[in-house]
Amino acid sequence: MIQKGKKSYPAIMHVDADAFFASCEQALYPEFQNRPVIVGEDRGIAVALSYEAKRAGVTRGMLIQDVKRICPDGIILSGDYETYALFSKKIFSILRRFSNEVEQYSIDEGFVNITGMDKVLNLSYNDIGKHIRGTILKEIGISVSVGIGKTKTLAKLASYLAKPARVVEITEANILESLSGAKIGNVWGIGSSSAHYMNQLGIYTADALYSKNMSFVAKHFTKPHQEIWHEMHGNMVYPICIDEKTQYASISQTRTFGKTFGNKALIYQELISNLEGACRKARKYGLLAGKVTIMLKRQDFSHDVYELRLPRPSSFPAQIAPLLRPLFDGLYEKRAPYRGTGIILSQLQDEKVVQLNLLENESHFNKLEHVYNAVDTLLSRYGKNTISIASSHNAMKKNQQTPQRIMKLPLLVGVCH
DNA sequence: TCTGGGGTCCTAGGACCC
DNA sequence: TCTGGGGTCCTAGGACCC
Repeated sequence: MIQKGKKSYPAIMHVDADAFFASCEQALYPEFQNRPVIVGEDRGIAVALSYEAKRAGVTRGMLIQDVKRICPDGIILSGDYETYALFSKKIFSILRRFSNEVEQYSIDEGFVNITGMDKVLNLSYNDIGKHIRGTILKEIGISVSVGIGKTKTLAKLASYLAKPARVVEITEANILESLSGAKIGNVWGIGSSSAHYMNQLGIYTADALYSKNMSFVAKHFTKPHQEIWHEMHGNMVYPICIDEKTQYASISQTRTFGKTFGNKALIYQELISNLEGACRKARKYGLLAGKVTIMLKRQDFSHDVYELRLPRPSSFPAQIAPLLRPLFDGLYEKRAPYRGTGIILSQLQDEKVVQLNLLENESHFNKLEHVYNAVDTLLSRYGKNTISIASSHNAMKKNQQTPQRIMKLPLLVGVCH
């Protein structure tokens, strides 16, 4: 049926939780409210901060030891990510009450297409934002910031301007004024490198980019920044993606030592320890890697990488490690010392699909599978540090409170060497 | 924001082929 | 063996995000 009266403008809403992890802790433990809460003890750095902690001078990424010095009365917590995921679920179930078109962009951010809801609810978009913000705050105790605009880019910029705890709508009428409040590097998709480039073109704030004409944009920018310019002008380039992400494209585990050193054997053990962690996650999701990348982080914060295509997809460290060794040797000699290592598994495939193609060597595969099923059971029962293949069982364990027995599996050692 | 960890996507350029 | 031109595939690495 055709509605009479004014037409609805397209409207995208971006909902962004304020200091999400810290807010979850404060919602869960009322005694933490109005106090500086810092999440990240498990990682050694401040991952999330309550506004009280920010006010005390703590910044994101700050080392926990510095946090303790700067903010002695801060409540420092390890991340409880399962609980945060539950809060996240609740936020998104509230959003889905208002619209079918909800994109879960990250654990604490979502886009909602609210086009036409102004007519249905007889409320302005701004009031709808306030209503949703109030609903989330009332039902689960989490404060969110809400941005509204014609595209995802504008909505995201609006929620940035709305932080903390407000609702901002960018309209045709206020767009220049709104965009002048954001530095160019705060635009979604423009990082420090592009911000630097744009500064050299005389573009310092978001409204300056908006004001450039299309021929300027075509001349100086490549596709991603041209798309941002179009989005700023209200032309939707990035659609709302309501499909749930089901599979990983890559799984990685990286770790920094804390200080640099050049002990080759220890660094190799660290690398293999990362391999075990990444493989374990892959097995948990029923995935096999077609490609493995090893990464050595150097002192100057650059890194050396080397990719290896596996002869057959695998998620078993005992199968992969022997192939990695010569690559590591070749890579290592070049530019030690290093400050960390990493493993990236990619070209991930469903293990059920792959197994059908592995009939030639089924018995070996099955043997390894049985072994690692047992490994995974032990790991989930007794904790991460209880078992490892021989090459990594001396690797440094971070935050290891109590000495743990390392169980060596003779079979794995045998396969590996 | 001088640097922790886990991700995704894009692109320039080399290898290879016709 | 050299020379054009053009297409595709792949890799290394950059850039960006939370």
